[in-house]
Amino acid sequence: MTTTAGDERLDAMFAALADRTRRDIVARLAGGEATVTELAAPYGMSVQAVSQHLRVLERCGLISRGRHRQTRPCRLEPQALESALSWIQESRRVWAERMDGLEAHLDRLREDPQR
Amino acid sequence: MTTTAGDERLDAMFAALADRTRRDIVARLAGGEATVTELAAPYGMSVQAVSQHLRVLERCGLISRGRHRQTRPCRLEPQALESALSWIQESRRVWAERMDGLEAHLDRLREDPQR
DNA sequence: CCACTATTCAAGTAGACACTTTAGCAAGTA
DNA sequence: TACTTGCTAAAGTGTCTACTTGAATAGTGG
Repeated sequence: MTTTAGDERLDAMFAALADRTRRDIVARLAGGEATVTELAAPYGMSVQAVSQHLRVLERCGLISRGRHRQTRPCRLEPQALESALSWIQESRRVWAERMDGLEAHLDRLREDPQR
Repeated sequence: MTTTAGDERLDAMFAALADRTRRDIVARLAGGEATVTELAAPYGMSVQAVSQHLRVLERCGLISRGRHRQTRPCRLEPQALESALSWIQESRRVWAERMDGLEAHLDRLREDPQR
């Protein structure tokens, strides 16, 4: 099996979401734009650390950043979440489909025990 | 902000999904149960490595394992995916809600430029 | 019993990651 | 001009992670 671009994208996406500070930042950005300093305020860590978290989020496409005066406002790019979402939904779909098949098979057995 | 149990659960879940081998294993298990050896076959890595991946998946509740002869068959527990799914959907919901609010606001501006 | 198969345990290693501190740069303010 | 603010770059540190190899455990079949 070869590595596809989608694999790397999902690697980065899920890895980004695996950190609670980054998830919290994403959740807050869902409510509106914010600057690095604003985002850093609630956490007991340096602004630089938050800046690094933002770089991770930007690298996987979850946020984008503009320029306004001396600030770099961050905004959420929610369509980036779709890749993660659809991976999960696809796995669920395959599983559900198989379960339907099994159930149908059991139903058939119930109605016609010969087979 | 304090650490909640949900945080740790999501940490583990997203971290588990951040590895393509583990995602591939999950996808394959969606199609049906499999043993460690069967799961390890396609990858260019030791069976022990795959066994460790399975331990990660088991720890975050994504798979469970039984016993059958000398094998430990793995099966997917798809309801574990719900926590990740609903976190993503919630972020999307908040964002969409805000966009609706903004749009309604702009509509109001368009109709009544005084405000 | 022995040999074989399936799996896990344990220890080691190279690299990634989440921070830190120090330093530097760009833009606004006095 | 100098000072401050907002942010990033770079380097260091402790911890985690994805593997490896070698050894141990446990069930199966001759």
